[in-house]
Amino acid sequence: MSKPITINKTITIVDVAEEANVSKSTVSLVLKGSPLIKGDKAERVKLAALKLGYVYNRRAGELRGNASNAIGVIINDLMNPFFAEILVGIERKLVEAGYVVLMAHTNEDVQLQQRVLLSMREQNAAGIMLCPALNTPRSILKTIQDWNIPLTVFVRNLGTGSYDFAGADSETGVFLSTSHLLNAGHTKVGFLGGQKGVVFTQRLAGYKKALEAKKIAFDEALVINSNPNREGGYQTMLEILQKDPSVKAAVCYNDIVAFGALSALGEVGLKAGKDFLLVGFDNVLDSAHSNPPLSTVDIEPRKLGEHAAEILLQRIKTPDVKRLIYSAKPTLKLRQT
Amino acid sequence: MSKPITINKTITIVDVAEEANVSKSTVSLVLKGSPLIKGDKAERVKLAALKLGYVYNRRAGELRGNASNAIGVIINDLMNPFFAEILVGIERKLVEAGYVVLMAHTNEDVQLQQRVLLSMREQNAAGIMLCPALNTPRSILKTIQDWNIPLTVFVRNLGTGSYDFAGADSETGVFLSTSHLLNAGHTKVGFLGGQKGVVFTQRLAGYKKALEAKKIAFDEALVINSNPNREGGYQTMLEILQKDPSVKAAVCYNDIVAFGALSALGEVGLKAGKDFLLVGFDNVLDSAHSNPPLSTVDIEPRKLGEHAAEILLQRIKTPDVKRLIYSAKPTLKLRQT
DNA sequence: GTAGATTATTGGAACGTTCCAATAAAATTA
DNA sequence: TAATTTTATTGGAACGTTCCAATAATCTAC
Repeated sequence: MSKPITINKTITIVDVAEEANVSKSTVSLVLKGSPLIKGDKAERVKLAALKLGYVYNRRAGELRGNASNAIGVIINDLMNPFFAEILVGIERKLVEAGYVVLMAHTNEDVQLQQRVLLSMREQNAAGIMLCPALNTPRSILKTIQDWNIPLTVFVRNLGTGSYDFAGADSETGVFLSTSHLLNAGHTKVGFLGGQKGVVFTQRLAGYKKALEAKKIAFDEALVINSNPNREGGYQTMLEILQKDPSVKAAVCYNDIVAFGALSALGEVGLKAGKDFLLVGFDNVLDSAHSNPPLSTVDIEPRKLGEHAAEILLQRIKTPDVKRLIYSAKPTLKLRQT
Repeated sequence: MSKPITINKTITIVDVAEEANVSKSTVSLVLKGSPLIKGDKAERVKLAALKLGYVYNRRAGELRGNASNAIGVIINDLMNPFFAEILVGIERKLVEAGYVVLMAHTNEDVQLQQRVLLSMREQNAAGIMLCPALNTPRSILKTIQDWNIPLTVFVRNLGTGSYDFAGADSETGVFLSTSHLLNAGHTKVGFLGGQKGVVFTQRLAGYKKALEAKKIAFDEALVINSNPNREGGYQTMLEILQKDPSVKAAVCYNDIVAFGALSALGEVGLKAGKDFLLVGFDNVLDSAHSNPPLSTVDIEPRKLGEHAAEILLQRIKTPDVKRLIYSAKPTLKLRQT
């Protein structure tokens, strides 16, 4: 009549040892898959563990000296599908390799970034993947390295340093897209969206380079800054249209900006691809299904994430290997805009 | 001339104790902010800790008996901005409360989900937030509860059970959107995208209910299944247009499907909002800036995530509180489609 | 059949914290 | 001042693992 009393004792390696009539050391060995303990006994131990419902206590193992299997991933803007795609790529590779992802979202807040970094250190992270928030001081990288935690920076390069990095050749990418528009006969090409930051600088450089190659003077008025999101794209397009109606082509800071620009075009009754040429950047999944499908510069975001993760894994495995870099080679993906 | 030799000894609580001339117990107390140790001595300890660069070893603390501060969050499809937005909401609340997020992406893979769940148990997660992958067996919930890990399920309700849940009243939501189209005079309203699943069932129910209220017979041919993404929306719109050109309005399974449908409309030269009425679901951030801006059912995804996180926190704090539920109240957000 | 080499198994210390019980110090009372 | 209560401080055990050194068992070779 009385309820079964469940003494909720966590069962440990020594309980298993008892059950299997071996020492705890033996159990540890077997559970780690050591070849030292062979067939017969090993089987017995595994069975006992199963029977008792043993679950490995990672904290204890780590305390004794084992490395952690958690990797910190710090991202700024998940609302941007570009980063979401990268995160998915990173996550996939990491769990595939037996790690677990400590994810943090900083929203470009340097303070917050600092806090989560500290917290990841406390968690004893086996590595950190960081996409630095805007205005992150370079010194942060040194700090992390002093902590002795393997680090991979992605997307946003933080000046020259000796840290591993995965990103894209933004300059060439925008050079490609701008040249494409120039070749189509446009002499006034806008540069829409984005703001100060390493990546912005690189993309603008590509834009200027393309202009230069065609001996067209750079016109400050054609580049319009904004937040790198839809709203920004929408506003900048409206602005350039009003500023100079003879502009009939533009490159965008990224696909999301381009989507916003597309909306603005639709609203004022212009047909993208016919009345106005537009090229994005990133080749986010959605860009194939926007309205109309967006021409863009493809840097394969998902693959970028996977490569970034691989770099970190490599670094963890062989800490002394020389600097690791992945730079996505941009290609032009022409669709309907 | 010789490099300074850095004996990389991790400095512990006892090192700090030594430096401050107190016992390790005292240090522990001070560092935890206990009121037991007052002004003078406490200050000395803090200083010593700072000077030596002490960093808390969470594993050790947890091993001794403290609760973990990691919470597992399991998501299926980060490529869907709806879930990305929810994740951001969850993450924010959780780190605000001093937790750290163990994120896993399952891609609707039940096997994988099982694996990450196990892994989170090993990590000794203080709680789990789960959006169950399609076809997740109900038994999984029981299992997690047997593990004694607080659990909050979100978005996808898994039948009746006694677990905490945060989601939206999908039925009412679609009832609202369908009724809106019906009231506008359309008698043939499509239901585009989505597939079998709890949420789908609920939304379809809302659709049928609205039909019924207007005494319009349900027509199987008007509901077209697809993956709940842009591609699916694109295809289903094309299909319904071709199947019955007299259909001039549709509700979509969600915003992403609606975006795809929008592209299809654009492609065949129909103007959404004029030639064809379309209503989405979720009110994803982007829906305000699609081309044209999408009318949709607003369930405030970000807030949903925050509420879900709050439920889990509540449950952790007071494990015996009765079942906690958050159900977002849907409202119609009319824009241009 | 025994010494020596090889292989399999195990006890115990250690990781860095927290918490309890015990002690030391200070404050209060008689 | 001694006895008592209250407050501050501390040593030591414990958490569950791993790894080393040590022991036990088995095998080889003579």
